[in-house]
Amino acid sequence: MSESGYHGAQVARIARVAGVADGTVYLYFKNKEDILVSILRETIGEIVTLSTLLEGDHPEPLKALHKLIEAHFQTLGQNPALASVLQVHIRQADPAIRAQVAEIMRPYQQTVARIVEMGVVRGEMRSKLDLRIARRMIFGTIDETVNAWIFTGAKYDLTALIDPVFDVLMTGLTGRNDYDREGKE
Amino acid sequence: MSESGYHGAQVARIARVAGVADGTVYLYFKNKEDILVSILRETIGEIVTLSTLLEGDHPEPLKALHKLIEAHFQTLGQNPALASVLQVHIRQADPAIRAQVAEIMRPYQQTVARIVEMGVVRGEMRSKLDLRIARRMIFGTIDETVNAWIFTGAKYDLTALIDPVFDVLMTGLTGRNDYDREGKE
Amino acid sequence: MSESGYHGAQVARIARVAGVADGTVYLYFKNKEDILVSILRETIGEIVTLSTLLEGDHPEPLKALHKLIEAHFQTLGQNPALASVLQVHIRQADPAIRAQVAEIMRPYQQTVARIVEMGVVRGEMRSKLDLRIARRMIFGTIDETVNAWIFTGAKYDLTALIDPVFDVLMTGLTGRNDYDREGKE
Amino acid sequence: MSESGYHGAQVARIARVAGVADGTVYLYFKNKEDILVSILRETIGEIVTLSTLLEGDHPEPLKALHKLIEAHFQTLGQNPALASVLQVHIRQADPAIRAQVAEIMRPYQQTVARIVEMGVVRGEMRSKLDLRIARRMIFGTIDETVNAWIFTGAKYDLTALIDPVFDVLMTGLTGRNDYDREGKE
DNA sequence: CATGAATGAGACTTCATTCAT
DNA sequence: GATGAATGAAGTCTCATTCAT
Repeated sequence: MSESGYHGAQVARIARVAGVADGTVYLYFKNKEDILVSILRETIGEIVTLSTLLEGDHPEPLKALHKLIEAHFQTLGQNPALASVLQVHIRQADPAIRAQVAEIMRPYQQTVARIVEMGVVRGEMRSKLDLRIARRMIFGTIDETVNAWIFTGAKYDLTALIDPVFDVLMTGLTGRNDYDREGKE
Repeated sequence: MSESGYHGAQVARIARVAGVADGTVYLYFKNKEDILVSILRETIGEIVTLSTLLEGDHPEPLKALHKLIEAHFQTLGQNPALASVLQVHIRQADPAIRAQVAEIMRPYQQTVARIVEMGVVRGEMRSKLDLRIARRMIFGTIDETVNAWIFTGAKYDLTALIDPVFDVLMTGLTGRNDYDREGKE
Repeated sequence: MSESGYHGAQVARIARVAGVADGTVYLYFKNKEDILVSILRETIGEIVTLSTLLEGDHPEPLKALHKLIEAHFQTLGQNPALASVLQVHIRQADPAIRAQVAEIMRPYQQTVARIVEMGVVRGEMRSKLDLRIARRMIFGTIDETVNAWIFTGAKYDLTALIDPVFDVLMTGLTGRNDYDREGKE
Repeated sequence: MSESGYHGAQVARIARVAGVADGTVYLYFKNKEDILVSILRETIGEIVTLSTLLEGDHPEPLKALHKLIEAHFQTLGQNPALASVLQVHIRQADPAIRAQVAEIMRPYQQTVARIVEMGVVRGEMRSKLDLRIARRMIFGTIDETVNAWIFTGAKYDLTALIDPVFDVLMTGLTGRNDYDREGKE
């Protein structure tokens, strides 16, 4: 059920999109907060898992970053309704939800943090990099890219932006613009 | 009125913070959407104007970028309640608002676009830069930085992040990490 | 089924306690009202029958009153869940139920009425007794005693109150406080 | 507002009877529980206060009992809608309300307890009286009398039952049936 | 101009009831 | 006969908006 996506945050609309009656939603979720939070948790989990799978067991920071972007854009790119929920509806004022969002995002943020830390340790990223800022650049850029995609109607292929986004982030992180990713794939 | 800030998006609270009665708000604004949109417009206008003032009449792309970040963080940094409205409450599901947001953001986005275009033309930024992606990296990084600041309680000085954010963006845009901004100020 | 008691008036819980599925309940009862009304009817019937059995065929008004209290407190005292349904859930605002309750209570009220009338005729109760009021004192005192028992958690033995309640009622009805019940049992 | 009475426990009906819109109710009460509890508290307070006023400063237990019944029946007798709320709607299954009812009834129950204790101490009531049971007989009889009045449509004058109810209670409490109340008034 | 009490549409949620299996 | 997932009517409550003062 939660995969089918929603293009509205009202329970009635969620139920309608899912093709069930209003009350049916409450057989599977405790309340509205639970619905949104479940969707977020599931999607973030999927992105993190997928990025790890793609990455394999030879972790290279830049490759891992590329895989994360890939996983993120692929997961949301094939489901605009889901993306809409994550980008728009979950970011509402309800403090009860907002409090949980940070916690749910932690695996994602940890993945990002690990990438950056590893990159600095290995010397692949600039040593004077502020880790906090780096994390925010990565998530902010990815998030804003998805945002823009959603608000223009999700008309183009989001995965086409994987490489350009990776490129600009990599450059910001490494200070080099000559990373030859192609040779490694 | 709209400068006084809000830490909630309910009209009653807006009125209370502004020190007027609920009904009085409707003498100045058409409806709630109008309030939020006005705040956004005013704030964005302020940021753009301030960044232009700071920039002066000798436009240099990187300097302009720094001024934009400065203007953005200074404007929101001294008014967390206002920032909260922009980051949280304005991003609601109401499609009527969302439609206007893009238009209001245009001056800001144009400023960003001008900076990037100028930077590429002048050779200060990488020629293979995707302009669209660059714009999203800039706004996304700045926005996410403000977001994180708000959600951790706006406890630290946002303006302290001007230089680190500029640094990471500049590197991503130029491919160089040796920009000596200090020598010019 | 209806003997197994309930500590909630929701049909789902009734079904769970009875060990059947929700829908099964509707094979035996027309609707929820029917369930509650059936429980009431059965329980009242049981109390009246039991009090008659205890009383035997030599009806003496005071003894009959004692037997009624005995039957009432014994029936409910061993099944707090059932008592809870009768004292709490059946007294809901639904006028459709309320209308039936009076009718179902009639055998009980008739028993009470018969006791009082017989008592007056036989000269064992005060002649100036208002029959209506006497009936209400009897039922009201018994009912309130069960009520208090339920709302304090049904922690003590309800049947221990048979004699004290009988004592106070008998005194109110006879004007004498020297009825030596013990000698007759 | 809370004096106007209600003949239904739905907030919408309460609002309708009070002649206001649904939302208006919430300007004066926190929630539905608050409405019912407020009515109960106010009415119980009124009965207790009125009975004290009637009683004057020369407390005599039996006279005090008569005044309590008088206050109770007068208060409810002139407002059947209010009585209906107290007798029917407040006794619903909602445990949150039920928990508060006992506390709100305390002043009333304390008044009753004081009367009985004083009566026993003064020797006007039977020494072997079980105080707990006596309290329940008093409240139970009064309550059931009001109940019966409500469920038969509140068609007769409730205050006409003050003396008969007092008579039966007094007899039950004193063991005498010759109390000459008239000589004292 | 300003007020703020009142409004009422609409949101979330519960639960008695149904019906395909 | 039995099931229990699904239903959807109806209830409580919020809050943007109005208008008599």
